[in-house]
Amino acid sequence: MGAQPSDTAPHKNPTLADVAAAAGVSIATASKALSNRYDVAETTKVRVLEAAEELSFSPNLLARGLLGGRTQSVGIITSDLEGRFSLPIMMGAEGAMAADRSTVLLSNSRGNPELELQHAKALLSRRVDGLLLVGDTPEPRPPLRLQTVVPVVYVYAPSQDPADTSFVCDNAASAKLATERLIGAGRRAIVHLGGPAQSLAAIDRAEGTRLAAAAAGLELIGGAPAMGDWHETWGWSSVHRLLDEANEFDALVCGNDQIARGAMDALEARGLRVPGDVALIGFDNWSVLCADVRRPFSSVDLNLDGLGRAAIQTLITPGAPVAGIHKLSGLIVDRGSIE
Amino acid sequence: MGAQPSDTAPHKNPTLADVAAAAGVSIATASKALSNRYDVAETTKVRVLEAAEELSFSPNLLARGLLGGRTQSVGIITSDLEGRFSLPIMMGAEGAMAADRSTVLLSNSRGNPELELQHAKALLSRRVDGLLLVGDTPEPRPPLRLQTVVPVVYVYAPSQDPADTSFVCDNAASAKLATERLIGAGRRAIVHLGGPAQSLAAIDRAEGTRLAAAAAGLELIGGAPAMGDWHETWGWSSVHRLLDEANEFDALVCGNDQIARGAMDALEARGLRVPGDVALIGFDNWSVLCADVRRPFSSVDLNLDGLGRAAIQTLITPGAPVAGIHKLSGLIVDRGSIE
DNA sequence: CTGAAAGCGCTTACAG
DNA sequence: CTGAAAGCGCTTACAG
Repeated sequence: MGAQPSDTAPHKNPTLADVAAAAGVSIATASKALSNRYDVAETTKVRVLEAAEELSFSPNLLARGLLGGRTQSVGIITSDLEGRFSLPIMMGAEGAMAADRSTVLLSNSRGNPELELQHAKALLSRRVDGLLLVGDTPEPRPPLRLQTVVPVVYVYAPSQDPADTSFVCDNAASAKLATERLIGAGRRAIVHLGGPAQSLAAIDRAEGTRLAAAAAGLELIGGAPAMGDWHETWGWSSVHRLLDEANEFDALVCGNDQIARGAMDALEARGLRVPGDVALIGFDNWSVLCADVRRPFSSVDLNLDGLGRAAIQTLITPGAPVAGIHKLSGLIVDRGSIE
Repeated sequence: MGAQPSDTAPHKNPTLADVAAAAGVSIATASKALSNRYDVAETTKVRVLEAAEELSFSPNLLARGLLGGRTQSVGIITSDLEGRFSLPIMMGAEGAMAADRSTVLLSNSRGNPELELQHAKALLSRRVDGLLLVGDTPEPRPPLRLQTVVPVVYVYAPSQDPADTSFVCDNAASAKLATERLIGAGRRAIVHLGGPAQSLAAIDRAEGTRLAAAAAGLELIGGAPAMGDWHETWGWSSVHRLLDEANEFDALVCGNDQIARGAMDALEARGLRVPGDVALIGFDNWSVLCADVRRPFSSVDLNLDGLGRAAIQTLITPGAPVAGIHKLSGLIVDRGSIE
């Protein structure tokens, strides 16, 4: 009795003081033994470690964070309800963080700038070391209207302010890559079935296709990319139209996998073989459409996971992030629909 | 000079002391004015509020959390890489949290129990008020091997320990609902195209279908649910087989939307109309398969968002959560493929 | 190698 | 209505 370790109250986390008492050392020494960054006698260190283990000691990171240093956490605000694009980005980011023993604080702004601002403030109140703003379209967005002492990085949707740091997909370069691949496989009569003419992603992908064709001295069938919408039906009806109008074509670059899927179905319905008669490539590499299906097809993977990782790297690396828009190119996942 | 508000260092968050100094009051009074929970003179309150606004004061929640109360945050550990099921659950959870001015700390265990444990400890070190463990299959899982002072709730994959609290989808009840709907629409010759015979989700969905049919005095075509896998090809080939073997059927209950999609395609290929000749319903309500397509079809929505909300409610409600497995039923989203 | 003390930024009894 | 003081759980110079 007397100098005994105090009985910890039933539902309370043990503190460093409890560990120190159990090990018969001062709090300072216990702290040093645990941190492994100061000279502590080996036997003392062992005693402290055992005591900590015994008590299931879990250091209070709030206290540590309060000491002024970094909290080893970043806040991610996603604007995407569907998660179609943001999920892989988030997972990449989380993976990069976890490898660093850091944590992600997640919020969903639901595309609402007011809510985004509110969440940003809340995350900053928790003293995150940085903020990742994940958009759901490639259109540049207004910057966060908030002074922050920690860095902010925009992902997928870049900030309109060139002084900010943004990471985005290079849709044009990726489409070029896909088209070059088709041309490399001997295709000459290429059609681009694009998304909506107002969508920047659709425009960039169409332009990338056109540029790659032009570089090979080719003009797209129809004279220009055919812009429509993002749905299967557009791919389906476009192929029927092309065939009905007796267009000759041997390759289809589709603006996304849904269009590609519609096109695949139409080609099958008309008795054409892929890639025998027509080569085809989609965009987004969404497995439910291009991999996990009756007739898999090749697709451009935008490497969203890598985008998230890259953004986090930049965010948690000490020093101000490099300003400007960083574009990351995708890569082709081949499933035999090209050649 | 002298009693002037100190010039805040360039890259540092203002503290309550800064606000108090700017407003010419003590820290205690500034705190009370901001918290709005104590008697403070109206004019004083206004001065403090203005000072806080002026300095863009953002209270340090780490400090507040350190005072021993709750941190207004929960940790979510998801085991699902794909996010197919966990994303809607997470979004539901996040929504329920945000409405409460709380924050989500997110980790991904990638289905690895060791990593899960590690992440749980890390989150607990950040003193979250509770832990949500989101699985990716309905199979019961071993409980987290960790003593926690805060509540733990399992979602989607229940804990094997009945003393734990779990929230899961009621696959059987949902399949019953779907089948009853078909029967209500006058269908009598029902086929169930199920997932893998080893999958609990597939088994429950099949059993729910069988029970609903039996309750109406019907036996499933083929005598029992047909179990296969989760892919389109299985739906596609099953329908061809049924027709080749001259089975008579007027309704298809599919174990998921991919099977349903394959079945839809086969029915079309064989010249049958939906729902004219055959009614069809899928499972999961995955819009890329059942809504956003050439021929939309009805599907069971498992209300994963609601599952996430319910779990969070339980988690953040003071008092120990009710032990046991709470089952939530889905609902039918009709797109005209039933009648 | 060890420990007493100050301090991170707040909140909350407790006096006045 | 206001403020001085203690304290939440840690870390880090600073003495010894």
